[in-house]
Amino acid sequence: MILRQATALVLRDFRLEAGLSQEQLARQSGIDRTYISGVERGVRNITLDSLETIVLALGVSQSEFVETLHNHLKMVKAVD
Amino acid sequence: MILRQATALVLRDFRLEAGLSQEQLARQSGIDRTYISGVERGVRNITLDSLETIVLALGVSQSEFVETLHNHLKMVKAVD
DNA sequence: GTGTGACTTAAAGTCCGTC
DNA sequence: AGACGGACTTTAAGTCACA
Repeated sequence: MILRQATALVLRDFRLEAGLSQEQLARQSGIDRTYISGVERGVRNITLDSLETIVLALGVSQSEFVETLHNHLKMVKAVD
Repeated sequence: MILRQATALVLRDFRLEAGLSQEQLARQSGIDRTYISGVERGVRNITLDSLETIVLALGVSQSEFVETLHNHLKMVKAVD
């Protein structure tokens, strides 16, 4: 599932860019650290609402997040 | 949940553009018609995997879908 | 500071139908 | 053709101990 994998990568990138640990993001989002870990590794099939919660906790606008996701998906497309 | 609502609108737009009924899309995607109905109305909190399945069944690339989603989210942002 | 397996309980997703 | 409901099955949400 490429959408899931792309989302995982983008979420991790934004988190690191924000200088946050999974633990800090967990506190700010109210979502368990181990769940965030699973999402970033692409092993959890997250819902849109949970995704939105995490994105907002990262201090990123939904628009910005989706734009970055789009850039990643374009690259994947260019590879195959 | 704005991500959910934006997704709902974009999905419906793409389906109508493709000239498909919810029932036809349900058959092509293997996802229940009542569920697709709920997603398009924004009352269902879909997972990324299911979303990907529906998008692909619409004959739309993930990249294109996410790009359109981004455009909708930008507009929402401009309004508030 | 993160990955992972195992677990419970909420909710995703299906299938039947009616309006 | 699509909204909506009820009962059902499967899986995501959410948490823990431990590596």
